[in-house]
Amino acid sequence: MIRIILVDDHAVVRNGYRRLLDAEPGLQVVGEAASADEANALALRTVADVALVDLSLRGSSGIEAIRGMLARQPALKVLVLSMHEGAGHVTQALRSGALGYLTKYSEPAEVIDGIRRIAAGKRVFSPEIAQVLAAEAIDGDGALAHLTPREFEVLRMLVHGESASGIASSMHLSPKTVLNYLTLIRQKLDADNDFKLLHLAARHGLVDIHHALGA
Amino acid sequence: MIRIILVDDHAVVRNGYRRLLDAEPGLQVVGEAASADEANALALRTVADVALVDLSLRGSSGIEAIRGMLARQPALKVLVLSMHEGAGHVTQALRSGALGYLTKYSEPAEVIDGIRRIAAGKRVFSPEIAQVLAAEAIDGDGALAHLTPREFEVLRMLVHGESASGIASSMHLSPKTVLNYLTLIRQKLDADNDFKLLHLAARHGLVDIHHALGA
DNA sequence: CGGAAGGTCGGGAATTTTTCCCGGTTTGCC
DNA sequence: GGCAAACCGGGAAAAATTCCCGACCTTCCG
Repeated sequence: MIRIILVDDHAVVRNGYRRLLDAEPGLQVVGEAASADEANALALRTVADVALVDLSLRGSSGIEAIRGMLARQPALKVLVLSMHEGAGHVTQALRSGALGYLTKYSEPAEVIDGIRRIAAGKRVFSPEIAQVLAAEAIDGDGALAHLTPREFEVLRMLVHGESASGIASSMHLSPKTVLNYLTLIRQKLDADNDFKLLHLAARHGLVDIHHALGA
Repeated sequence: MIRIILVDDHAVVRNGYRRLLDAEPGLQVVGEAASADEANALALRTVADVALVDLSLRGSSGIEAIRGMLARQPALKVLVLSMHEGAGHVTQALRSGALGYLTKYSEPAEVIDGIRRIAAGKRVFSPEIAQVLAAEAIDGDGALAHLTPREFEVLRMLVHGESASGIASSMHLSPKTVLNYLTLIRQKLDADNDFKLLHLAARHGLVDIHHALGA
């Protein structure tokens, strides 16, 4: 029996997965979380084999959820299920310990199959993601590649319009620390103004520019 | 019996809704579509009471799907279920004929309730969306409207990537004056950071976003 | 015509933000 | 263990922004 934790901030989506997975023999959902904090708390009291994680959680990022859960349950196998195909998201997720990455365009059967493979210790990727990874490999190190996970997370929230203090409280950090990260990020990305920052973030799929700014 | 059409490009999400709704007495999913084209074709051959539409479809927009379906089935009641809370999305959807707008943060029970209310001809909105609508109503003709010509021009150049000193020399002004204008602009637009500025400018068609970011 | 209202332009000082530098802790890896 | 790198935040210097001010000009209207 493969025990599964769902991490997604959309109640309806969690509900859908629970019904889908519980109906499958050998799979069982043992917990749900809607935020990184909830995921961390859940990982303390509920042991599972596989975590199905959506990257774009409401307050914070799924990256944080992954890191937190793995810190508490190192044996947990993480399968990311995200709408975002941007290279930045994928590499950050893998670097944070995720074993696989599917998009939400995947068919239910693919997801179920993916969970079984992940539980068996294998890696699983959507075709689109494989594309992205290949491009990344050819491209070399994108500008965002040598940001640390924390820096990446701060940047992600920033370009989504969060204020520094908002990021701080959301990540349980001192505002001062966030500001220091921001300085580092601007240096690493060689961005003298915020527009350039946004441009870089958009290029690497950190934010969908049309969706974020378009009418 | 309320007959429902699902329009969402995520197979897993559609699957989740189908399971959720079919399990509910009095509700029945009679069709699914993953794109605006599919939705239009579906509306030709399948009569339904309510359409549950996700705005961000892969190829085209859910707005298109709404218009197309309503053209073919004017009696169809459209309930938008989107991740996006942006004012632009909401007003566009309503203007296109949607009767209600829920976010994907809604609980399954809210969605089911919403469908029943929509089918009864009522309007349904998430609390977040109500907020957005209220803000929109108060905002009136749009924030950019009461910028002075000079302020407007400064903003336009700024979002095109110009630096403050660049704007100054280009407009034959003291850099100091430009900085003063920027302060005024940020106040008038209630933008505490540059991302919000860019967001507003883009929304009002002030700038081609790709060119603005130096692509 | 006079005068109020609003836009334009910039200086100087206060204020805030950003940067730079520091040290301590933790983590992963030879 | 020792090393490198990430993580976290304090403090002070440096830079940017805001706030407040006055001057000039045009427009509108009683």
